Amino acid sequence: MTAFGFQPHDHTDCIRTTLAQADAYCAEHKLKLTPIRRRALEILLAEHRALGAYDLLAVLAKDGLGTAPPVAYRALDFLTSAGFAHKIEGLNAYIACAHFGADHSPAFLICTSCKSVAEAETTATQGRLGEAARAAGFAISRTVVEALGLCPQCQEAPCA
Amino acid sequence: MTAFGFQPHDHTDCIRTTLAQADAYCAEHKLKLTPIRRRALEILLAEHRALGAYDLLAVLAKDGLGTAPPVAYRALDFLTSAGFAHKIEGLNAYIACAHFGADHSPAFLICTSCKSVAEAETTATQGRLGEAARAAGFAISRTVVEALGLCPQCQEAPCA
DNA sequence: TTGCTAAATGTAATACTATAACATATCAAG
DNA sequence: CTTGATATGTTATAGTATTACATTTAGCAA
Ligand SMILES: [Zn+2]
Ligand SMILES: [Zn+2]
Ligand SMILES: [Zn+2]
Ligand SMILES: [Zn+2]
Repeated sequence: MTAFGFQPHDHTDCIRTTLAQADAYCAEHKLKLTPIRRRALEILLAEHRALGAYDLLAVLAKDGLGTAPPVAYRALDFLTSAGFAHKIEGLNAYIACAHFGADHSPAFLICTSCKSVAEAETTATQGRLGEAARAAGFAISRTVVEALGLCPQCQEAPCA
Repeated sequence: MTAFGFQPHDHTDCIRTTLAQADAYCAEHKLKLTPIRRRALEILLAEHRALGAYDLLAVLAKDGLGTAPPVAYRALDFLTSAGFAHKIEGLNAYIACAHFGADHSPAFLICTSCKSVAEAETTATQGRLGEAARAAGFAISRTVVEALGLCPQCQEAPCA
């Protein structure tokens, strides 16, 4: 339930260890973390912020890894299917997963001022949504839980 | 916390009373429920299902109320601002509010089989998301809470 | 090795969602 | 009536995502 991302941390390490975990996970599950996919994950990991598909594509293009939209969307499909990234529905944007490997129902805290995004872990069947679903006899398969607001830094900042 | 919408009910009445409530609310708050806006609300109310902006526009166009995208988006802006409708972020679609008048943080149960949508009331500061936000020092202004899954009917149906 | 198959990539075209910009019309004060 | 604010009409464009099909690559069996 910790919402990483608003606290400063060793981000270079953050990227490297996550990529290593992704390599290991793919080896174990017979998934192929191809150059395009790996680079896409690396790009997303470079910030605790959501990137649009076309933002991602622009970086991939600079690296000579492809220029047409499907290049980005295919990489994002792979990363989200594998659980390495999530889509932020409220922003039409994508972010690397901060709780790697766990089969989880992510919840996001999105700062509307500085655009940083923190991911908190929840479980689909807990909380208000789970209650409502049980009461209605609804079987949840996936949840979208996002909060828009101000992160701690931006609450203090006069205007920045 | 009841998730209306999966149960059968007198829908003609459902539409009529909600429109009357909207009329009253607008009169009281000096908002103008113009013909386009009122018809847009009526169209959304006609189903417990989310409609895309262009779906709405198609119906408005048939009624001679406008053909260009801004017509639909302006009506939707008004309806969502007034609290008469909500956007379902996960579907890029819009639905009439089922808990009229209340200043609430809606949560949606979306059936991926029959496309019906039920709205449950929650409050932004309760539940898992609220906990996570408090722990992170995050100030919530708006929440997006959506569950994808199967409604009671579609769980039973063999394949339909 | 060769040939087969499935997965991944390259590329063009198109569909879907949403907003910007500006002209015109309507309406409620003053 | 004049004026300013709100609402509408209309064109163009921006932003997001998928379809379709050709080509290449990787994995595997004969
Ligand atoms: Zn995650
Ligand atoms: Zn911030
Ligand atoms: Zn109804
Ligand atoms: Zn259903």
